[in-house]
Amino acid sequence: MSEQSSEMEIVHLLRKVTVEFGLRQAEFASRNGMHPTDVRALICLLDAERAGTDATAGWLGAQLGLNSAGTTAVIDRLEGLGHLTRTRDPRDRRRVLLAVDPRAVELGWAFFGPLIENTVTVLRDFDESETEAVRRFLSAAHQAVTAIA
Amino acid sequence: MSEQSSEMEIVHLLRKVTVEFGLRQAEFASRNGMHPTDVRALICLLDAERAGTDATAGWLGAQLGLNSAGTTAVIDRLEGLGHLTRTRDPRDRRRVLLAVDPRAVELGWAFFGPLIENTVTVLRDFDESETEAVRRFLSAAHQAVTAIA
DNA sequence: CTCTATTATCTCGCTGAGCGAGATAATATC
DNA sequence: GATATTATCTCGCTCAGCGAGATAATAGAG
Repeated sequence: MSEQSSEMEIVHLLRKVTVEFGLRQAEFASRNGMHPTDVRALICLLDAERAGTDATAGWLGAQLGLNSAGTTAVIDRLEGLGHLTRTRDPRDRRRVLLAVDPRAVELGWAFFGPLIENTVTVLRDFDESETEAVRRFLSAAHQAVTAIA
Repeated sequence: MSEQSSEMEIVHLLRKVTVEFGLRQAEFASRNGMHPTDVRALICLLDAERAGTDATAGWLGAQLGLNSAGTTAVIDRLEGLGHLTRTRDPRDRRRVLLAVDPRAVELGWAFFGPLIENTVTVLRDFDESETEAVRRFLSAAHQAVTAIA
């Protein structure tokens, strides 16, 4: 029963990280008067910003797996807290572009910063082939996890 | 702006995996008439079983970050779907022990099996030092993510 | 061995996240 | 210019999860 392949052990480890990370997200959310979905929304928006893609309401809803009504509600909440700004897209005035307020980013760093820095510090002690192995593994995992959709 | 350290790239990759995994969980949940929390509950219970620890209602609630009322509701739902069995602990009859039904495990494998097998397959091509690097990284990440609690 | 304190779970009533259906407004097509 | 399509929002509803408190079993003090 406790006979586990080394590979499965790693898969379980990865899953534990994802589960635990979800709990921290929820904690961060409730501490700042938000809900887990709101935090995930902010993460998606920051990813979009980093990637240079326009973040519209509909796009966000698709990312979060919400319908349009739910998406509007998330955006209303985040806008109400001042974490977000709505702007009508001048090129296509049906669309609403979303921009994260810098304060929201700071809030996130205050909570997740230590976690991120810890992780980065660990990686500094890895040699090139080791970081490369981690990157390869995570890329594969990411691909595997998106492939079922 | 697109100047990113190699370490941060890996952190973002890990985060993307966790976010994406959360979406798959939600998808699996709704496909089987459940909610994300129910799926997370099953995962926790299977972990407990694997570790050989008793899974009580209160323990589960703590794992999920729910209060007792919410915990009872989750258990009621899962029991109603036949994914779970309640048993009064004979040693301490205040406690309720939870056991996952084998059918629920099969259901999970049908959905997540391909994902897991893909990931395991990737790892088979890694040599010992590489798997060791992945394990070390994930352990560190797990520790970092639990440390903020 | 009873009385009280503690622990584990459950019940009740309520708030609000997210859904379905449909309204509104801007753009695209013919 | 009439119609179809796309993007977002509004309304009413369901149900997950919360707070407060009930219930039942165990532990401890006298």
